[in-house]
Amino acid sequence: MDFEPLGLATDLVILTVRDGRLQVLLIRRGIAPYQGRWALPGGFVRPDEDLETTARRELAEETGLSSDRIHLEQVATYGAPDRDPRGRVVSVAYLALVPDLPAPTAGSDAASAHWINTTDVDAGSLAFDHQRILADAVERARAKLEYSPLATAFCPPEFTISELRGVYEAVWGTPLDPRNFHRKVTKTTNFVEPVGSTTTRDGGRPAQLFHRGTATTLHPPMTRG
Amino acid sequence: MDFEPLGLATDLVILTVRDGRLQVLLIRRGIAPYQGRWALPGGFVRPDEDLETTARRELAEETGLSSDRIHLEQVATYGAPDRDPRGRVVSVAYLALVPDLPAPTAGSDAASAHWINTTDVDAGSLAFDHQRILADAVERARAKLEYSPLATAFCPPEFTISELRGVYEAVWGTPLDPRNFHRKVTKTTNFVEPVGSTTTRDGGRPAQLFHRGTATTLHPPMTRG
DNA sequence: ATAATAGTGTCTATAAGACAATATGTA
DNA sequence: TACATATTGTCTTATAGACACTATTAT
Repeated sequence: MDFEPLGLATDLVILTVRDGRLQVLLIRRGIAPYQGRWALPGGFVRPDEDLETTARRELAEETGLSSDRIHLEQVATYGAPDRDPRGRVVSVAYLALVPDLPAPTAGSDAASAHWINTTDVDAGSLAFDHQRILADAVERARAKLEYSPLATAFCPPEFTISELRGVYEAVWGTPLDPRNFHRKVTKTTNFVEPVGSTTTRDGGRPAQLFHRGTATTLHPPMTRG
Repeated sequence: MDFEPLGLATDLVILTVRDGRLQVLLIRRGIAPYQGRWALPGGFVRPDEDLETTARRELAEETGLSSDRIHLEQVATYGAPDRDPRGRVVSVAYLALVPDLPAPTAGSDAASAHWINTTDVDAGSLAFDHQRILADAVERARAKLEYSPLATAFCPPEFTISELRGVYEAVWGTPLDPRNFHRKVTKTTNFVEPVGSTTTRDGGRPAQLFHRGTATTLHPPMTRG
């Protein structure tokens, strides 16, 4: 079969929660097109490479995170004929959720990589159609926090209920009642499991440490304020 | 830029509810590979054609439905290197929800097209990775019925609450209490609007006719039995 | 009248959201 | 001690689900 000339790429929306804010990893483009503009990390799919393999490779290159325990999911595919001035390039967007990294952007390409508050990304400031991709991915993350235990993907392996609440507040951009949140999380079956130890790293009374439970969907779901 | 040889296609999961069952439109393949096997309708994206444009074109070819009011949404993209024996073909899957058609498969290619109960599609009976695509699309439809008014996409422009309930029961594969369902639908804001007239086409006491309301998400959501 | 479906009312258990009160650490 | 955060409890309101009951047509 002969095919039309076409490029296939993946773009990554890598989200984390730092300083109580939802942040995204962006790259300052060094070359045209859109030179000097912020863009999502991404690259072309190699021959014989699966789409998710490409995404994981790029995630490792940008963040140094090569673990397959990092949450990565496909969001959507963008293929408007004129979305890339270099030619027809179709991009499969992936969403990655990573914990607050002790060594941020430890990867190779990382000289130009920065964590940016998602609320600070102005309309029209990103290259290509990346503004739209970012918006779709953030909305996906917001929705999944309701009915999946995905918020734990932003946390270290052991976390307190307060820290988990901080994730929800950052992603949803809304304050939550600490007391109702605590009761709800601990009553939702298999959302979190107590580790048995406590920490005072958040100040105040020592808080129990939890790790992620076995649930894949939350019953009942968490509700957005 | 030069690109690796690569094909870009869209595949369609066209769902309807007929005879109280969730059915999918499948094509009997006339040529290799997978000659004689059932497959999802689909085809290659033309140069300068947007992905959704391709999907709508194929939807019209297979069903005769060219209206842009037909619900069509992207599900996911499948790109395993060996998913097509003819070479590297990446497929963007779309989900279409259509009402029970008075003239089924009125399109051109339609000689080999048939509505099949989704529950009758046996493991391994579909070409390529279409079994997986179908499963993903059906799960998407099931999930969206909970928090969106999408069930109305399976109904004619004017429908009764019973008919709407039949959609939920067919897609979810579970019976629902007619009385609680009625109250819930009519109390959910802007889910449905009464037309003002009634029909006896379902037998028994005349039922009010409704059309779809303005809501895009349901508050509160419908709950799966 | 009888059958069939439409639609309303009522009751109970569960969950959401507001917020008081208590617990246990650090400065 | 004062302060900060954790955790439990209580109350009100809303919703889910079960199910009795009434309403309106066709035959």
